[in-house]
Amino acid sequence: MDSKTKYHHGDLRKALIEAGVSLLQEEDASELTLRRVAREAKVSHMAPYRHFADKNALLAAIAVEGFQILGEQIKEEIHANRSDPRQMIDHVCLAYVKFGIEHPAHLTLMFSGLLSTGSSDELNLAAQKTLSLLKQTVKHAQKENLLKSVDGTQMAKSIWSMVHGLAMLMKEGLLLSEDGAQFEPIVRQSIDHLLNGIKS
Amino acid sequence: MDSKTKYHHGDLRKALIEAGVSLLQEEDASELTLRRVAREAKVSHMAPYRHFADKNALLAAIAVEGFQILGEQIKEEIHANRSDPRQMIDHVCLAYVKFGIEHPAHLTLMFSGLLSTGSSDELNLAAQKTLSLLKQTVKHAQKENLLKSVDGTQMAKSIWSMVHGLAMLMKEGLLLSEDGAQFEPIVRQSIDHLLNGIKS
DNA sequence: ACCTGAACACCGTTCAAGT
DNA sequence: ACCTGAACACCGTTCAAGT
Repeated sequence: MDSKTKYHHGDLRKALIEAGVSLLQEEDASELTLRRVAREAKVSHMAPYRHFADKNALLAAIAVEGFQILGEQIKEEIHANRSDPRQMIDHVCLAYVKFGIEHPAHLTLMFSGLLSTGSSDELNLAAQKTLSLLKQTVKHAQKENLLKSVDGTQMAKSIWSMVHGLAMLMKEGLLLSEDGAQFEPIVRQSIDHLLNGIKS
Repeated sequence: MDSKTKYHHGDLRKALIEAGVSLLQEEDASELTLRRVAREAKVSHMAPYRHFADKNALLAAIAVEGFQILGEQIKEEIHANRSDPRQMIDHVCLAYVKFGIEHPAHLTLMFSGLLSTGSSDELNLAAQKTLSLLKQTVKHAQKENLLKSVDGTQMAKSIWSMVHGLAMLMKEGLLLSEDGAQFEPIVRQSIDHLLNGIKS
């Protein structure tokens, strides 16, 4: 249809990202191979280089997509819970953990060192944008007098660390000892502990 | 000297683990190659197979070493703070985060999916042993009436998630915005928030 | 412009030998 | 027992062509 479809694809870039994610869902990250991604997208093993500088650039693109997806989910919860700052915090945190469970490959890539080594400005920007939504949530709760009015930055770091730890450990299946266990109660209780304290 | 040193090494297994860790300190995990490890240990590229079934087994051995080191550090803090359960929690958590900062390669490997995929019984056992020390710390604090007496398992999960998130994000350099920033105050404050609450 | 195929240096792993 | 070297199928990446 499209004149861009003269060759195999209209949007090979997107197809390659999807193929990469699809491979990561089935196998270990060490199994993800640029050549296999190309095969999965029915394209020669050199075609990806038209869209990505190297293998790392493809991985970074997947990570960027992850931050975008996570950002969307968080935004939804922010808007859906404007009236209740406590519920807003709960649902934003639940969305973060849920994202990790539903997109483990993305989460792994998002925090696998590609960030700190600063391989891509686009990745750093995407990360920063998404994480600022967490800060925004904390600020909103402070404005509504839900949280103590001191040290908002530190509070955001504590909440982020808590929810990030929950997401990482959940993703690895290390927090759900029983088989039918759900993640929501553990997350809710952890947030509750963080807000109300667990000291006697 | 030793009759075992007839060939190149008295303890090639240990030398290979050290070589692997050394490579991981300098470069990305994707750069770690069984052949390079062998080269680093001044040994042919096939020698490692006498000690490890495959590349994954070497990585698992490094992860096991990580759990052992972390376990030692936590044990030290448990014993050094027997008299004050609150200080015990603080110092155990600080030790966890400090471990991640000092041994980022180990931490990455320890929670990189080798666990849940259950590649090695030895690894699972090492992880379980180390993590039981965290539970032990929480139980001790409960016995001393520092923590609420309900739901000790959930409390342990919350504390573990918090400290694990701190360690992972610290390791990635995502929590220390300023250059000269120290990790201790952030960890102490986060633990304080978790114990005392951050609700107004 | 976008895709392909041959080529190069490298990898993990197997196999058959060497001491 | 422990180590080595050749060999195989695979990788990431470069280069020179094809349409």
